[in-house]
Formats: sequence, C-alpha cells, structure tokens
Amino acid sequence: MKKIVLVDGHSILNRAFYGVPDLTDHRGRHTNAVYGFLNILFKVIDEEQPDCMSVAFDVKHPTFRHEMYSAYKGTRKPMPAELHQQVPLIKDVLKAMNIQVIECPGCEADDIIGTIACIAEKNDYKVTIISGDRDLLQLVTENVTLRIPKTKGGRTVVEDYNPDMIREVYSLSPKQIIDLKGLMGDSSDNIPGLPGVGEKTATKLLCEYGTVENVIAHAESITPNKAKNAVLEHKELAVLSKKLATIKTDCELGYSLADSEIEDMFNEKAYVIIKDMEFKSMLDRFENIEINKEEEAFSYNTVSDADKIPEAISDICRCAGSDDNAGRVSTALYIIRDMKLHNENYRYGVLGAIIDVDGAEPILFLGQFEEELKKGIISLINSGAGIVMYDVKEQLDYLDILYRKNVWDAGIAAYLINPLTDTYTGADISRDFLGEQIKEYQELFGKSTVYEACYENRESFINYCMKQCSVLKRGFCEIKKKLEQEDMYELYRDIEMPLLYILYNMEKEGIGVDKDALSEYGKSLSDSILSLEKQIYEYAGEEFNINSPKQLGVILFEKLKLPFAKKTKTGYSTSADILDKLRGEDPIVNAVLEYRTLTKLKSTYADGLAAFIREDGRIHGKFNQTKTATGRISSMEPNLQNIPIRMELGRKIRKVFVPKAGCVFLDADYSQIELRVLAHMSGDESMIEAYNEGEDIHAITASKVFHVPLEEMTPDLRRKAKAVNFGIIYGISAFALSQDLDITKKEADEYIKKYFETYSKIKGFLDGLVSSAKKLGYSVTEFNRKRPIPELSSSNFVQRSFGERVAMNAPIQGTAADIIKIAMIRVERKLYEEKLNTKLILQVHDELLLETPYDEVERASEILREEMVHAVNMAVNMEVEVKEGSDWYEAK
DNA sequence: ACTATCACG
DNA sequence: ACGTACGTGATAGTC
Repeated sequence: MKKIVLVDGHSILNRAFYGVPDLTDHRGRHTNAVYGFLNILFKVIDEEQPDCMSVAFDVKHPTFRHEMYSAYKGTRKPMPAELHQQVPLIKDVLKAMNIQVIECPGCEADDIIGTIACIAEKNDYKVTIISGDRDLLQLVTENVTLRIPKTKGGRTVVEDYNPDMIREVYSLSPKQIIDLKGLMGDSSDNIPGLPGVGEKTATKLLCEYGTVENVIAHAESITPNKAKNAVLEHKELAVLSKKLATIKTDCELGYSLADSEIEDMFNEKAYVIIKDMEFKSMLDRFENIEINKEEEAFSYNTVSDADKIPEAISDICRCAGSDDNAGRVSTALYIIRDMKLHNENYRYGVLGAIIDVDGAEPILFLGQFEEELKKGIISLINSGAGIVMYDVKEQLDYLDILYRKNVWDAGIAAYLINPLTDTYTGADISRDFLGEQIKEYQELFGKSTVYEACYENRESFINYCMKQCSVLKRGFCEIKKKLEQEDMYELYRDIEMPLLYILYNMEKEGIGVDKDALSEYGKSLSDSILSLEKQIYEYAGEEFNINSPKQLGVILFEKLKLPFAKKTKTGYSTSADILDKLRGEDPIVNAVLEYRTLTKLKSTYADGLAAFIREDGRIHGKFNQTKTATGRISSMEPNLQNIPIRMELGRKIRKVFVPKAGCVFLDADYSQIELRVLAHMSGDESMIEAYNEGEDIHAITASKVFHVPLEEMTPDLRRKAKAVNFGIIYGISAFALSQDLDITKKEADEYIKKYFETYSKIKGFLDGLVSSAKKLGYSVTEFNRKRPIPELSSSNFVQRSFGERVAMNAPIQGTAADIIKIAMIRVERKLYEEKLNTKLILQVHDELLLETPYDEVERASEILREEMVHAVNMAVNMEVEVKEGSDWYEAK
C-alpha cells in the first residue's frame, strides 16, 4: 500500500516557531521556525518513508476562519514579523526539495488536506496528516491517521490519532468531532457553538443522540434544563457552527496524486539553501552532495626534506615581494600542530606547515624539522610579506616573535565582524564569509590527535589542511574587505592585533602564588565548613546535601515551612537574595548562607586555584580575545578576573598572589570608567561638570537628584544614587532598580525620572542608542566596535526589551573595553621603549596588574598612570589610582 | 548536557 | 500587561 503524508504548513511552522528558541543566521535572518519545521518533516519522513508528500498553506495568514461572524472575534493572534519572514523561506526549501506546496485561493489549508486525503484514500493510499492542532481530527479514518508533533523537554514526540484513539479520548467517532464543535464551538476558529455548552455537556449529548441534527430533533427530552434551553434557543447557531466546523473534502484543486510524488529530495539546490541558513546538523542528509564538494583536488608542492626549506622559502619570499603583492596580505600560513604532543613536551608538536602565496602553488612542508621550518617562517615574516594565520597567539611560543605589523589573525578579524558566536574555526569562516560548507576537524577525524590523523589518514588529512589554508587566504580577504567597509579596520589593526601579543606575554608570564599560604587558607575553610555542616544538620533535624538546591529547598520550605517560597522551573529558589530576606526566620538560613560562602571559596578558589599552579610556582591563565559580545577580554583556566574582593574573608585570598623575588605589584585602577564614558558619549554638561567638580560622583549625583546639599549627604542617599548610576549603564528599568534597592517600582520610577531631569541629555542619548541600533541592527562603540542585536526586531516583549538594554549597555561597556585595551598597548610600548623589566600580568576590565622590580617602581607607576589617563581624550578626565604592594591584597 | 548558584567588573 | 538589570567562568548537582 502506498503512503502519502499531508502537512498543515502554517500550523507546523507556527508550532516550530514557538517551540524552538530564536535562531538567526549571520545575516540576522530569523530561522528558528524553519529549523523546527524541517526537523519535524525529516522525522516524519524517516518514520513513514512515504511515496508522496504535500504541504498545504493558507493563502493568507492569519486567517480568521469565518470572518463573516465578526461578533465572535478570533483569539488567534496576528503573526509576529519574525515568523512572517520565515514563510517564504520554508516554501523555498520545500520547493527545492521537490515537495509539493499547495495553496489555493478560496480554500483553507484544512480543506485542501481534507480533499487530498479523500482522493488518496479512494486510491487505496495510507494517509498521514501532520498538524500542530486537533482541528483535523474529523478527517481520521481507518486509513487516515492524524499525527501531532509536540516538543516535550526539547525533544519532539508525536501523538498519533486513529479512530480507536479518538474514541478512547473523546468517547466519539472522528466524524462526531464535527458535531462536537457544532455544540461546544471553538474560540480559536471563531466557531460560536451553543452558549453555556462545553465539552462535557456536548459529549454527553452526542453519546446519546449521535449528531447535532438528532440532538435538535430530541431537544425537548434533553436533561439538564440548562442544556435543553441552550439547544432550543440557539439551534440555528448549532447548525451553523457544525457547518463552519466541517472541513471540505471536495475543493476544486485540479489535483492528481502524481503531483505529490517524492523524488530527489536531498539535492544540491536544497543543500545550498539549508547550508545558507546554517543548519549544520541537517547537512548530513546530503551526503552524496557533500562528498562531491569534498573531492576538490588541490595542487601543491611538497617539501619533506629540511635541506630544501631555505630554497622553498626564498621562492615564496620572492613571490610575496613581487609588485603584484606589495602592501597586500598575499600569504596564508597554516601551521600544522599537535598541541597534545606539545604538551607532552615533544618540543612544539609542529608537524609541518602550508604556505600559500598568491601567484604560486601552495607549498606543503611536512617532516620532522621544526627548527628549520621555524627559521624559514621567521625569514618569511622578516621579509615583510603580509601573512595571515589562525590563532596567532597560540603560535607565538613556537614563532617567538615580537609584534609584527605584517602578521594578521583571521579569527580575531572574524570576531570583530560578528562577536556573537563562540568559535572562529576555518569551517566557520568558510561558511560565513565564503558561503562554502566544509567539515570540521572532528567530523573528519573524530577524537584522533593531529599526529594520528596525519600519519594514519594521510591523504584526507592533507586535503583537510589544504582546505583550511585555502579558506584562510580567501576568507581573510573577504573579512578584511568587510572590516574596511564597516570602518573597523583601524580597530582591528591598531588595537586588536597589537593586543594579541600582550595577552600572549601575560599568559607566558603568569602570576606567582604562595602554595603553602593557599593550602593553609583552604584548611581553615575546611574547619569552618565542617562545624557549619554539623550545625545545619542539627537545625534541619537530619543530614542532607546542602549543596543541592533541590534538597535544600525541601528542607527550608517544606520541613521548616519558611515563608516566601519562590519557585523556579525546577523547584524552590534558594538563591542568596531570597535567603537573605529569610535571615530572621530561622538560624539555619544564616548558617546556609555562610556555608555557601565558605564552600564557594574552598572549591573554586582554594582548591580550584591550587590545581593550576605550575612547576614554576605560577598560574598561567588564558586570556580569550574573541569571546565576549561587548569587546571585553575574558579569562579562563582559571578565571583570574573574578578573584574575591567584596567580602573581607574572600578578599584575603589575594594575599596568596605574590610577585617574584625582587619585585612588587603595581595595581592601577580606572575610577568609574563606564560612567565617565557615559558622560563623554552623551555630552551631558551636568554630568561632565559633576566629574570635573569633585571626586565622589555618586554623592554628587545624589545631591543633584535628591536636592540635598553635598555636606548633608547621607550614606543611604548616596547608595541610592549609586544604584541608579549603575542601572543607567545596564539599560535601566524601574523594576530591576526597585528590586536592587528594595523599594517600590513607583519610587524607582521617580528616581529615574529625577535622574533624567538632573542629567538632561542622558535620556535622549540612551533613546538614541536604541533607535540607532534598531535602524542599523547593531550597536557601535567610540572605536567602531560593533555588536549585532537581533533581539531588537523580536516581537516578543521580553526579547525585545533585552535587546533595548543591550543597545544601551554595549556601547558603554564596549567603549570602556576599547579604552583599557588602548591603555595596555600604550603601557607596554612605553615599558619596551624604556627597556624596563616591568611586566603586565593581569587585566581585570578596568584594572591592570604589573610586576615591577624594586628599582623600577617609580618610573613604572608614572608610566602606568600617564598612559592610562591619556589613552583617550574625552570630555571628562580619566582618573587612575595606582597602588603598590607585596601581594595582590595589599596592592588593591 | 543542562541548571542553579555565586565570584568578579 | 508582558518580566527584567549588562558582561563573564567555575563548580556541584541532576538528568
């Protein structure tokens, strides 16, 4: 028996839209509904293996099924713009896959499906209807099944309806579903039904009398009276409703089953469209096509003998230095490296390299000649040729070069174009900038090390490397063009590229840690934790895992019946701000909070940091330059940007960070860099004046906002003004401010209003940021760093509000990030020029930590202050506080 | 792999 | 009316 699948297009698209989180491709197109739709479609195809398939769409959407009854306004909401945009997309995909898309003016999708189902059944087909809701239940027969896909906990499960199933759920036959709607109505479809008659009554009536007509005929004998009267008074309504609820099975479609036949769904055209929407996981279905693409043959020359390297390199240099290539980034350098080998101390783990210069065949260097190859690469770099690489920072240990202005990093360039993604691999660059889908390393070689891939799977490994190198060269050319178009090239060239070398030096330098002091600190924490644990068990009357929010919630809110239980989606919230409000209720609350503090310090800091101390007694964390959406640097393994400071007990851990012998720490801190940036960018005279007037901006703000003389300022008013100042930077909302200050929303509103009156240009400035971001689709810093904000075009209130806050915050946070990056470059340059041995070792967003020999302290302090203060020229002066100390605690 | 929590700017 | 602060990373528990 042949099979046909009929899909209710809008219904599935709608379901997919609300079931899949917002997705956008690199062009900012929303694609989540298409993604969800295709997932459902593929699942069905896999399960059913149909011979035929058609997708029906309403011509107009949203359709109010029966507009003539305007008295019964539908509850169906109009389609959000992000969904509307996706309707043509899905149709394009379906058409490309040779799946029939049917639309018929004057026919609803339901009617089309009803008609085709009827035709198919008559021709002995097994019919499966896919829809998101139960409107189509009435079409079900022994040979027609309705399947409703639902997303439960992220997975798609399908509910199947056959006649037995319907009888079980509704106690009615499929045809009687029409009668059911006739009696009870359907608000989402504008079917009135009988007033006062719901599912229960309607079902009861139909079980007894079978059809609407028969119910009316026996109206007099209906019990109870309420139902009887409804039938008697509104029988026309019931007849009409039934008529409205009936799906047509006789539309004039001019349809024949041959139109629906499936053929060659996974073809190249569909592949291109799906690839373009970046649905990576779906491309596996297009294996045949991808294999064709992968078979691209590269021509190249191989050097496998160390003696041949110098000659090959000088050929490359000559070519790179030709007139055609002068002043261009003409050369791609792909270093083939196994970091695992490197970490196991097998020198650098460099297996070879590919050098591809415009105007010559690429050369593959492959062999055990790390040092000779390195010499060759260095001489290429020294020739001044424009060279692009991946992950320059990770190669500096091997290359051992200082900042070179002719060396470029492709990943960092790609990050500047779109800072929202987390990786910038060759495959990412290929997809985003060349429109070619290529395979990731892992897809080709799985968990194999680079060494294994190279020696066990040579042919395809070399092909992979050639591809990477080709993408590197061609992709960078595109990215560079884009950076220039976007006026971001200076940011890239003058800030990000020099910075990379500084970050490398910081990683290499590391920071000294007093191991014994750290373990002593951990030990004293353990003692306190143990006694707190005992206390908590005693208060609770039983032992349980205090670290489990689930178990803790049960103890606090069920066993001890503490008030204000707030639910999260998984259970009770036990977060600090909730527990803080319960401090007075039971001594266990304080103990738990204390326990949390101590275990955090122990596990993340005492034990956590100890695991990162290397043989040189120092921690060498990593700094990521392509991670944050705003342009900040991030710190990992370990995170050295979140070492405790706010609470004294935690702050003490900074005593274990110590300079090496003969050195001290110099710590330099920008004072309120973000607020100063705000003052500058907004040009608000009042705020600029406030900064030039005195030291304490929060007190001055409080004085101006609350009309209290500075001399009479109270700590509480100052605290409030400070919270508003912060709120402004985060993209203020009265609700959040009220939460933070524990005041009513109305009061918070009042504060904000007064704030905007005091600093009159701020409001206009923030509104301008939002409207400009809405227009452009991204926000911009003073140094032209951009952040796309797709959420701004969302019709979802929560999403859009988030986008608006981001539009206010990103330029401020981002400009501050730009400034400290510039400061880092200036400080390093000066230290280098003056041949000092002072080292920059940490950056914490508005703070720099340096390790300075005793005899350089004075000069280094001057340089720090000077270069940081003058990193940029703004309407308000930058203030920098420099402190000296024999550990990080003392220096802060 | 995901969630809750909490450390920092 | 809607439900919220912006940006990170590490740990422990849970599924």
